[in-house]
Amino acid sequence: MYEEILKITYRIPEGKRTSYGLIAQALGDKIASRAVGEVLARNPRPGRPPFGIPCHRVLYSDGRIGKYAFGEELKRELLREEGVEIVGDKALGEPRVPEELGILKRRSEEQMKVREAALESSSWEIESFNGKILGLDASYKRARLYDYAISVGVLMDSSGEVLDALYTITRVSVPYIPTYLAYRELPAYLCIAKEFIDKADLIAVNGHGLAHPRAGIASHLGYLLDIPTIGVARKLLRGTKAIKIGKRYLSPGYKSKIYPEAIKAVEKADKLTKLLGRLFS
DNA sequence: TAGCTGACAGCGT
DNA sequence: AACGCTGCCAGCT
Repeated sequence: MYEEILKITYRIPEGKRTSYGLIAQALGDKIASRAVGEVLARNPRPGRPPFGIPCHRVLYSDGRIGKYAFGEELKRELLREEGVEIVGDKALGEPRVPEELGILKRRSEEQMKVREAALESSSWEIESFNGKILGLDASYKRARLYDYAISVGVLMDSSGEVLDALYTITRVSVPYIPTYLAYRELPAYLCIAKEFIDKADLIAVNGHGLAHPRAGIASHLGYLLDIPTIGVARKLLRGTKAIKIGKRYLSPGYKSKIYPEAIKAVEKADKLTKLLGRLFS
C-alpha cells in the first residue's frame, strides 16, 4: 500500500496537483485519505522526479496547500516554481485525478464475500465455551519509513490458564485505514494461528467479526483458516451492533456464537503485546 | 463556521 | 487505570 501511494504520487506531472482524497479514491475508497497523508508524511525521498517523490504536489481537497515535512512555505514555493497558480491560501484550477487502481474496492468486495459465509455459519446466541482459545492482538512501533507490528497469540483453556504463547515482529507496509484493519493485521495473525491450528478450538481476535459493515478481521481470519473465530473489540463501528459484555463488544466471526470466555484471551494477548512493545523500544 | 469523528495507535500525564 | 493529545484528511452536522 505504501508502494502504491508513493507510485501514484510519483506520477503527478510537474505543474499539476492532486489531493489526498483523490489518491485515496484511486486506491478504491476515499476513506483512506488520512492514511494517504500518513504515508506521504514518511516519504523516503521528498523532491522532484526522477530522484524525488513529489509529495508537495498533493494538497487538501479544497485547494489549500496542506502540510509538508519541510514546511508549508517550501511546499508553496515548489508549486509556484512548477507553474501551479496559487491565490491566497489556495491553488487554482482543477486537481489531477490519478489513475484508478481499485485495490480497496477489490478488498471491500472480498469482505462482502466473507460476510456471507460468516453470516451463514454464525449465530448471536450467548453460550459458555469449553475448549482451548487462542487470543490474538497486535501493537505497533513506528520506524522511519514503516511500522513494525508485534503480534501475539496466547493459547488458554476455558478457565483462563495460559498453555502456550507465540509472538512475531513483522514490517507493515499497510497503513491503518478505517474498516480495512484486517489487511494490516491479518498476515501476522495467519502465521501465528497456523502454529496453533491443531490445538485451538476457537480464535478470539481483538477487533470485530459481524459487527462490521462488511466483514471484520475475526470473520476474515476464520474464513481463511476455516476455524471458529470471535471478535472482541474495544469500540463499536458506527451504525453497527454488537453484544456488550463488560467493556468489550463481542460479535461472532466465523462458525461461532458469542462466548464470553473469549474476552480473557484477547486481554491477555493485549497485555503481552504492550509488554513486548516496551521491551523493544 | 467550527467541531466532530473514523474498528486509529502511541505516548504523555 | 483512565483520559487527552497528536498525526501531511475529508465530509458531514
